[in-house]
This record gives sequence, structure tokens and C-alpha cells, in this order.
Amino acid sequence: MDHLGRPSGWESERIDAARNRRVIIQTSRTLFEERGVTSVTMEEIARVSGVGKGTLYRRFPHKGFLCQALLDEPTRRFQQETLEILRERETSAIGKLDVFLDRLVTFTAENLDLLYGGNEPLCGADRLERFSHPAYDWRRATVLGLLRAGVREGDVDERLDVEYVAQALLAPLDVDFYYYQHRVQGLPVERISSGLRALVPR
Amino acid sequence: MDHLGRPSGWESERIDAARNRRVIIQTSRTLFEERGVTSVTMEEIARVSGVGKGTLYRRFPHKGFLCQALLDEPTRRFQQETLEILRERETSAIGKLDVFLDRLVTFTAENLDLLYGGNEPLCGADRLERFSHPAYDWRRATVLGLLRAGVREGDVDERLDVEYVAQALLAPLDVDFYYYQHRVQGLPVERISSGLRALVPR
DNA sequence: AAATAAAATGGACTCGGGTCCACTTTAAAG
DNA sequence: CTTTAAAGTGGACCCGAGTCCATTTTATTT
Repeated sequence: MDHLGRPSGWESERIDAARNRRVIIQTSRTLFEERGVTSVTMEEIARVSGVGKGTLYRRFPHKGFLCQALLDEPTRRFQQETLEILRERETSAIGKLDVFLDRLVTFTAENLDLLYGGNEPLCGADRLERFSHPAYDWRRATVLGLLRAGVREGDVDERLDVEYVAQALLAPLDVDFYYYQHRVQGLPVERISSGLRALVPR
Repeated sequence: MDHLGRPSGWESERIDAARNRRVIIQTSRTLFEERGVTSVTMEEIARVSGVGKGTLYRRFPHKGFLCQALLDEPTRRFQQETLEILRERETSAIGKLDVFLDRLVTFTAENLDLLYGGNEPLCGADRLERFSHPAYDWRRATVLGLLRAGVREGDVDERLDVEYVAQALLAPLDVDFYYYQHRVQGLPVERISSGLRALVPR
């Protein structure tokens, strides 16, 4: 079972399991849209889906995984499209980094509710999980690669601690931080994007 | 009652209240040191302190406030000393910003456990609280002031969105992020400090 | 088709966070 | 020294997260 509740690898899913998984995801989507991620409880999702709590928790250890499942398709598309754009030959690494960061900002804005809601249950011991998540790894690796290319192309100071900076540039994209700036302070997306890009050391 | 469980302003605290507050704080300190913030429950703190849960929650709505109370004195001293250093006349604004960020990094490292533990209960609805906390305000205002001074002194590009950047520079100091880099990845304090300072746009 | 093992199920249960409120203590007023 | 009201107290109670496991369903083997 992978982290989105799908059968991983070759092993196949029993039909009752598959049915329940579909029902649970559909129920979650509806409930989340109706009342917001935060105010929906796991108990309720189980009840409305017509399954026991054990069944729900077997695949989705907490609400965050449910949000991830709902974000699965948008995330794939986002990564796909981004990779294609970055494959362009003519742009400089620094230019690509600009594009990448801007796209991350936009993606975050577009999926803010699910991202924010999915962050909620990541509290106690597992709140560091998000830093070892594949999607986060992908971001970090991409930024790191572009920074290194920037160094090679002479646009970035070679003395820069690129490993640190790659991560630090992602910190303002942390969902809570972003949510606060955007929803509470009312900072428009464009300002976040250009502000973030201004942080890239040249 | 202020956010550290102390009587705010002129109103005074009843002696039974004062006694319980002292006992609770002392108990917390001991339990936290013995077993780590995370594994101590509010129930336990109440029980060991010999007070009811209601009494505990009256002053400390959650474990985070307890950690804050324990960090109160170090925080004051830190702010005090920092202000004195920043009052120096000879240093440039950019130089002062360097010092300030470095001090923040050190402070975070020195108090990591309480800071990290205190962040734990900030989950559900109130996880944005940390961004409207006085201590955070102080940081943001200081960085903002120094950036503006930097613009005036000609060291910082005047087109920079200083409001955004002031906040963004604090994002990598977010306790979870810091904890992950330092404790999990093993990044030494000096690298975090110099890496962070390299992010300041000139 | 029957037997068997593995996978899946669901609800009872435990646990801690947090609220509530009837009761007690304090301190100020008379 | 009483009275009185406000402040403080503590434990019963509710709620949702998450675990556990006896039972049921599915898939595979014979």
C-alpha cells in the first residue's frame, strides 16, 4: 500500500477493498468541499462512507493522506508540465529557477485549501514527515540542481552553500506560512512569487 | 491574564492562584527535562502538580503556553542583549541584519527542545497563532527596519519588496524546519547561520 | 465445489485534549 | 468580625483520534 492508499507494485487490491477506497475518497471530496477540510472528522468520513473506522484508518492513517489522495492527480499534472517546461534548452538555469519557483507559488495558491487542511493532522511526532515526503524531495532536488547549474553557468556565486539555500528557498512555501501571508495578510500571489524569486542569491 | 499566565497590568493575582501557577511551572520544567516535552501530557502535569485540569487550562490553554512561560526569561534576556548590540552606531544596517539573523539562529539552537515541543499543540485552528505572536512581530519588525535602513544606506536595492522579504527571511527559522535541518539532517549551526545570511538580497 | 489462508472489515475500546460548572477560597466592603 | 461577590478550583464529562481483534469476505488451492 503506498502513501496514497493505492496498492503499490504488482500486488492487486481485493474488490471490497477497492470499492471502499473509492467510496471513501468520494465521500471525503464531497464533505471537504461542503464544509471545509478542518471541520470534517475521520469518524464522520467513516460513518458517511458506511465503513468502520478501522477500514478507514487501514488505508488513510490520517486526514492528510486523504488530502494527498485528492491532490494526487493535480500534483502529477503539475510535475509533468513543469518537467516539460524545464526541459527547454534555451533558458538559463537561473531563468528556469525563476519559472520553477513561480509555478510552485501558483500551485500552492490553487490547491491551498487541501494543502492547508492536509497539514493539520501533521502535528505530534510526525510533523517532520513533510520534509521526507517524495513531493518535497522532488522540489528540493530540482532547486538544488538548478542552483548548481547556475553556478556552472556563472550566474551564481560558487561559494554559495547550495544545499542549504535550496531548502531555505522552499521554506516560505511552507503551507502554513503561505496560508497566513495569502489568506490572513492578503498578500497577492504575484507579490509572493516575485518576492520569493528576489531571494535567489545571484 | 497575559499569554504567559501572568496577571497583566495592575490587577493582582490571588495567593492560591499564584501558588498554583508556580507549582505548575516548576512541575512542567521538571517533567519536560526528565522525559521530553512531547511525552508529557497536560493531564500528567495537572496530576503531578496536584491541581485539577480546569485549573491548569485556566492559565495555560495548552502545552505551548507552558513552554513559552519557561522560555520567558531567556527570551527577555535575548531581546535585551540584542537591542543593545543593534544600538551600536558604527555598524551598517546590513551588518546589523547579519548579526541579528545570526543571533536568532543561535537562540533557536539553544532553546530548540522547548521551542519544538511548544510548537506541537499548535495544530488545528490555532496553528497560525505563531505568526501573530509578539515575539514573532518583534523579529519581523526588526528585520524590516534593518532592510529599510539598508535601502537608505544604499546597500539594498530600493525596488525590493522589503515587507515580503522580511517575513521570508524568517521562514527558515520556523522551528519545525530548523529542527529538521539541525537534528535530523545534522546541519551545524554555523552553516544554518551563514546560509541564511547569504539569502539577504543586496 | 470445498477447504484454507490471507486480506479486509467494523465497532468496541483506550487515551488525551479540552470544556463545564457546582463548589470553595480569597479579599474587599460594611 | 461578618457579609458578599468575584476569582479560583477540580474533577466529571464529552469528543475525536487512533488501536485492536474477533469475525467476515475474498482469492487460491486441491
